[in-house]
Amino acid sequence: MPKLTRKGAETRSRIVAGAIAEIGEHGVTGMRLEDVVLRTRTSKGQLFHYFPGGRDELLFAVAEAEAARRPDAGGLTTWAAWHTWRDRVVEHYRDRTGRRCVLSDLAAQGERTSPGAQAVIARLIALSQAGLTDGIRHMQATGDIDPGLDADRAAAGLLAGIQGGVAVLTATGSAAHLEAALDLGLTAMRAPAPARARS
Amino acid sequence: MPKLTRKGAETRSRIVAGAIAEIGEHGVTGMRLEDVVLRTRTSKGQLFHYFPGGRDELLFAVAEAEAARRPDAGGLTTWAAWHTWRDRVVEHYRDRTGRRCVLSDLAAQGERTSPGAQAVIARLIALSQAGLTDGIRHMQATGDIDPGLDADRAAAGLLAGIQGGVAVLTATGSAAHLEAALDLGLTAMRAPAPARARS
DNA sequence: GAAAAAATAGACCCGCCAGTCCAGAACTTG
DNA sequence: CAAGTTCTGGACTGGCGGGTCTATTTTTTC
Repeated sequence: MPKLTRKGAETRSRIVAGAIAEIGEHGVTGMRLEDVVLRTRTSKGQLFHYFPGGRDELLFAVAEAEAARRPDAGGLTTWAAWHTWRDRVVEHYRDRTGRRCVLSDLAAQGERTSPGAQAVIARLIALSQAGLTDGIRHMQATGDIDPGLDADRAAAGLLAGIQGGVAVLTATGSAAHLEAALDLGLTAMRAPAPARARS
Repeated sequence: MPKLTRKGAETRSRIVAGAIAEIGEHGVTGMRLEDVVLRTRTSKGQLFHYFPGGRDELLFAVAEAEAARRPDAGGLTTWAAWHTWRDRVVEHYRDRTGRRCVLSDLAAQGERTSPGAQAVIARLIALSQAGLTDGIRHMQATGDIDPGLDADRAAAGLLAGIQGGVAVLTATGSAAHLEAALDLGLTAMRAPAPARARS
């Protein structure tokens, strides 16, 4: 792995940005390296210079960059914060022709990806989820949420809802499912007793 | 479109079954027509004979067949029914090396697919959702669920959770998110007031 | 300012796989 | 059984796009 000069680093991030844009327009499957190269006025040589692992490595870089850009799930310490967060998530994906959740796409891609890829995906999921879990725990400490609720589990359910909602959104163009999932999750969090089902 | 003889119809459905199996093992993206042909001891000629639209047409046939096979969401008129349904959904996807949700995959595929494909996907979603909505309405009539809850919305949220949960499951192998999403949804349905957020 | 390292360029290769084509076998029908 | 229709087989193609290779230019470093 060669050292990166300032110029190199800039080119590298330009490529990532271009890839994000391409994915936004054509989806993960539809993204072609050639187009990324064209759009960023770089070359195949550069792309493979900065991402020796090729397509997959670029994809992971994209996923990481996107995860960082996702509406911040920090400071979810009041119901008001949760609701503005909800609105921002919806807004983040809706209306944007071309804003897509790379994580969703990657996840749905399934096992096609290499074994190491699964680890990366799992890490991204955990990352996205951590902020939610923290928020729930905090609200439990302040008594706003029933302490009987399993914070990790609730956060996981919320995340699943987002993933599915975004998938439906990209497939059909309607954000209704995303909103519904979010609201359903928030309603559950407000409920007094989790009423643990079984298993 | 030529007429189908009994033999022809049988071959056709054999191909669909083979495609489902292949998708189960390798995902939608990983399914190759060649493998389907090999597995079903048919030939490219037959495949394109029965599915002139090629890959896409086959995929839609698969999605329709799978939708019919999904755990029946009928008769969800008691909490007990809901919970066994929950368990069956989880069981349906977990542990099965190779049971995958074609709908999830297709949905996540996004706009790559043709415009007509979106209509098919939307229809499949509505189909999967209808049983849930009916169940909720019924429970509202019997007073088991707060009538203030928007049945359609709740069903949509539930479905989104399933989609996302299955996506995470196929990506990481863990059914935790699927279970969590389902439980979160059921908890919300049990809650007294929907506490309609806004927007 | 010379050697080393990194950045850039783009032509080329090659495997993959959806889709084509045509020849022939097996039904169906009158 | 003969003509028409449907079914079957599998070789072949076409292009798409990921990945390789090497040559040239620019930047760093001493």
